[in-house]
Amino acid sequence: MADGLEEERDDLAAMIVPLGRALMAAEVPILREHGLAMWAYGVLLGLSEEPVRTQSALAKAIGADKTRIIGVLDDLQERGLIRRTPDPADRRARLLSLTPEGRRLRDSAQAAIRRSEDELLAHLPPDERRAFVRALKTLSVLPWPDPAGPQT
Amino acid sequence: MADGLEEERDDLAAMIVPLGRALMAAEVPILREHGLAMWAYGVLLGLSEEPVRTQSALAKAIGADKTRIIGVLDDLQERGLIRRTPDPADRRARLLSLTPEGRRLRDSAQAAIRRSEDELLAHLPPDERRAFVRALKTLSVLPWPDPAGPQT
DNA sequence: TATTGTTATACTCTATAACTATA
DNA sequence: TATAGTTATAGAGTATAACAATA
Repeated sequence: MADGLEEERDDLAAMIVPLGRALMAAEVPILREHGLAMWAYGVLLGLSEEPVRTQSALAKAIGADKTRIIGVLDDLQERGLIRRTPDPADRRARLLSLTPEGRRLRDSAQAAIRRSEDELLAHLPPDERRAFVRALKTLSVLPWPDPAGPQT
Repeated sequence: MADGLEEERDDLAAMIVPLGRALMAAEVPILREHGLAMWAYGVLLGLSEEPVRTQSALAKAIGADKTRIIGVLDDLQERGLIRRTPDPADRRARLLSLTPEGRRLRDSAQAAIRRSEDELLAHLPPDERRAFVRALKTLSVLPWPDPAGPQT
């Protein structure tokens, strides 16, 4: 990459994937303390952004199959953390939204996770830490080719 | 983290895990051109470091179950990419090593993957790119708590 | 008794197919 | 005809159990 001598390193994926797994594994016990499983947390995060979404839109947004999250939604609704409102404009669809309790739980869980992440990031010098997070933000929003191929 | 105002961002895991998935997905077609599946490539990488390893040591090193890689090893051996030498010091164990062809294939596949990764990293300004890779190296080597809990 | 390599089995997760009701 | 939500089924991937050989 015309970058002069580059230090030797493992493949990017070989470093990032295990790191991601470890990060997820570290979230599990934190989420469990909040009574949340990973997908449930993902749903709460996915519902943070307005406007409200339908179930399939949410599924696509959080990278899940639409059938995958149904049980999760059932449970969250039963616990009063989300609402499923019939869409007056399309009687097939159900609009999802967080209840105040859902919002509180999401905030509380996310705060705990952030604290745990900060411990991890503390291993990096401050400027490197900022660059790392900035780079992550940039790379995570890149348009990746759809694994399933362009929609027919 | 005594860091002044920090910009808003998604959870680390929420950025890193999809990035890792995308990186892996990008590797698949490259590896297939080399006649390799993901685990096969992982095995070749895991055998890069001397001294030679036993099957269970390799499995642990690359984060696989020892039963998981047996079929992979069978195939790689049949194709002349690795050797399974009986350990003279322990007749239960089989020492693994790359053949010259295995080494060549690994190098060729890895070079192609690096080129693809460089395209990705080109989205980052040079100094940020260097900091990102350096941070990744640091974080990926941290001692994470064993998901299975400390060995009994 | 523990460990290496192996096979067969069970389990977990996810995607696919099929259905109803709407559009 | 196509889509939203749902259920039931099938598939992929992985781990667990059990075994023979050796330590």
